[in-house]
Amino acid sequence: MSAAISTAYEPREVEERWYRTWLEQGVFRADPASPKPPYAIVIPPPNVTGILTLGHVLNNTMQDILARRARMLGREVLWLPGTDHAGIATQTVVERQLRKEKKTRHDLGRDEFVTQVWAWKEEHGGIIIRQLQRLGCSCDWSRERFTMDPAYSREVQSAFVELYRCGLIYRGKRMVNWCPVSLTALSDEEVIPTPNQGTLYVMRYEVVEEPGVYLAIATTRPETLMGDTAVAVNPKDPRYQRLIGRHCWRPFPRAAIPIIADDAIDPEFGTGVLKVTPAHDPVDFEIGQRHHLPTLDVFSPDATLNELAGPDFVGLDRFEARAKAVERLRELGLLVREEPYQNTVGYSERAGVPIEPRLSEQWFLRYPKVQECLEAVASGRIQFRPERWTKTFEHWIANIKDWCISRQLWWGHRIPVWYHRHEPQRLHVDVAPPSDPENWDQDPDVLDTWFSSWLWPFAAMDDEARRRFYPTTDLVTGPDIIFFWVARMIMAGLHFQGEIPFANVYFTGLIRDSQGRKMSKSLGNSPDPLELIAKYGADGLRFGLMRIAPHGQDIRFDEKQIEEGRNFANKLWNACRFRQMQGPLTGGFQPGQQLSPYTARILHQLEATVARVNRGYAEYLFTEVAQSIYDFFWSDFCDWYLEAAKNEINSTDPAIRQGALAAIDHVIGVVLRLLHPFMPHLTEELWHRLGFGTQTIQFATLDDLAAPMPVDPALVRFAGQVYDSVSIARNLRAEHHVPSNRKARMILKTDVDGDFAVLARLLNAEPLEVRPDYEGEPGVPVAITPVGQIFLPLVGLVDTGAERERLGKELAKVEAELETVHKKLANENFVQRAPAAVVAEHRQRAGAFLERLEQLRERVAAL
RNA sequence: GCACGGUUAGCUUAGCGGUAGAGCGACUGGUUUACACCCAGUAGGUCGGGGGUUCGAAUCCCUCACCGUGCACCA
Repeated sequence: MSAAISTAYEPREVEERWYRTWLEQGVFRADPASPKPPYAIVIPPPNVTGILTLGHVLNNTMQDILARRARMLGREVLWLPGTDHAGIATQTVVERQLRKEKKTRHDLGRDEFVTQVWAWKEEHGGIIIRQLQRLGCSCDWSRERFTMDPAYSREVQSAFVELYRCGLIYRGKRMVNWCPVSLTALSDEEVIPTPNQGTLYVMRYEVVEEPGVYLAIATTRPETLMGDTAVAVNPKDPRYQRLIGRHCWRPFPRAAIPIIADDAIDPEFGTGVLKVTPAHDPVDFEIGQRHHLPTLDVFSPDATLNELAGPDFVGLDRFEARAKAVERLRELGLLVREEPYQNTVGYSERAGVPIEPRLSEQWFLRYPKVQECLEAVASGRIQFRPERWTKTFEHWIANIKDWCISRQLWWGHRIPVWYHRHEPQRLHVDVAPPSDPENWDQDPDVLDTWFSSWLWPFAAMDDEARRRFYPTTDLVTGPDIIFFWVARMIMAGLHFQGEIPFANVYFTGLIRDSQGRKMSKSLGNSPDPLELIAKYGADGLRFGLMRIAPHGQDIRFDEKQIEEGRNFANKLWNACRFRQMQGPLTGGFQPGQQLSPYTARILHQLEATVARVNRGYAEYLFTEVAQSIYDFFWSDFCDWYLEAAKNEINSTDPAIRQGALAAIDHVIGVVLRLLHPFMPHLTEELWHRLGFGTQTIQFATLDDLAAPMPVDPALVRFAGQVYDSVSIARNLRAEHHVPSNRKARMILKTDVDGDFAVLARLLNAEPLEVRPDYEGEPGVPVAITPVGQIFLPLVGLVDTGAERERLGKELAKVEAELETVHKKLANENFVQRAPAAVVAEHRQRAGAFLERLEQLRERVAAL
């Protein structure tokens, strides 16, 4: 027998010890040479600047469950980990640090700045990797990748070159989303539309040809009026038709600008007149293109106004300029009115400020394999879970626009394009720099971080792994990056590998706080997972979270639920501790072993649980799996079976004792294996302590989970009747204030021929007299149960009135239930149309109710 | 405006066509030799409103309301 187990489970030491052991033994390593069928999953690489959030805990726990389950099912598992260089996020972190020293990245220069980011990454990056390890993640850390590793960078650059050569990547001057804080272009996906309470200003421009006649124009952005190069109306708008082709005065800088007609103008909105600022609004830009209007960019890259805005505005921030423009309009008598106005403004995802539409030269990608990508998901070759996300996905694909992939940052993959110094038309586009670098300038921009992430499922693998493990099996991620990442990975996989990158995508829910709000740094409502691990253990956190993470549904987080996970770990610990106190494992049932009804029942319930668990895994219903095991183990096994089995365990007959212990061993052995993916450390510890094996439980087979011997349904039924009777009679005791620990004399009147020692034990009845002919005595409380009438004779505590009342209440209840069933059976439609089995079940119930009713009436009469 | 989710006991939720179930919380009783991170018991629900289909609806259909998410519009 191994060392004694302490009374409360203390996870910390166990978890750290086992994780260390697993690493030492290399059990997470994927062997491409293995003959086992492969299973692969790539981690959604967290930002290298990141620290673990509950969201990470949720999706990495799910991945770990899938990986560990696959190992137990005999697959060669590759769970490939890594981190993402996270262009803007990481650059911002280091710039913030520089700001404390009153420096900007320009003070350092590009090379020095990038060196500093690398230094920062070496020192602080990858914290999240250690945190994932603390959570128990079984990644193959020997293959950890970073998206800026040299090998990975080469993949990114050759992807660019290849797409450029296919003609899918092009450079163009376009209206892009510009972040005035990060000073870079952003993709549409990085812009968050945010409701904004602003003001709609109505101003008026005087018509040049008709002094004294004014056009009223509504705008939310008066600070851009200096860039107006036209005013537009709808050609069908009768109010303004006669003015089309004339001009009006832009007040400052004062200039005559044409009044044009364009279908894009909605006559219903505002005054039906639009000021056209082609340099600062995408719609205006298009109008400008159509009408060949000049483009007047009055903003600097940081969204302060430039000299074109006029001397009064130069250098002002866009919001200061807005106030000043309004003031100026008012002075000039050109401001008609202001009204509060709610609109939606695009904010930069990273910097949190309104983006500025800006005309600039950028690199764009026309997505490859769009149709194939759509079909892969629509056909189910890639299966989304929950399936409803396919619709969201299809909608995005249908409206797909070219992807702006260049970023004006320093941290990232430099665009592999060189411009010839003397022949501006000549480009060198290649992974390798030109052989005469002195004649070339490399494009200063870097690629969007997602342009590297979209290659992750294959680019993170070496050739050998790729041959063996690509395409991968499952992907677990959040639906918030379905466009950023999932859709693009499918296209990249199809284009570069000719094969989908994964077969299943599981979209997790979002974790919210107890008030349903998103977790966010600013609200301070995101608990630190490491503190939760310290308090409840990694296994407790994992299990608690899994039990409340419904299928792709948002999760309301409450620490209580993690506490329950910890409690369950403790329950498992103590049940095993109890078993260990009974001596070493039995090694299974003896040939010809007689099963008690209770043992038959628990084996039967275990089988049902295994079936539920298998079904749950097949459908990725993690909550269902966790809940099934929880219910079975805590309720069926601990509360009922172990208590009932104590009679057998304490039996003087070694065969009886042996039988119960064999059943316990079987149940615990199965439960530990079923539970291992959820609670890896604890199950491993108990597996070894109890002596189920000397090898890690991670590779324990799942082939022998079935009941080791056939089970007689009659025994199962009898045990169920005893348990039901126990509940009813315990209630009787409680109602009569007999403390549960007090041994009480009880009388069982029954025709059933059976052993009632377990009934006596569970009722704490001592003695339990079995008297088939007992007729009761006036005032003796009684419970009508499936195995007979149970009397509770109370010395000196007989209150006939109270007992009559209690029985009366129960009588009423049973009568009501009987009536419901009778009504149904009296309905000819029901009897004829309902399935025969349902009708039969109702008849049976009616019979049972009737019998109980008669017994109750008899008891009332006897009072 | 369009689409997709959600609305079940005080809280978190399961059930998705045949007697509404769990955990937490509340209340009562318990030092029953595995566990107080526990055990036993009790109370608490017209399953968001309305309509329909069906012998039968929390469950299917329609409709409304509210909450959430995505997309579009946003002068």
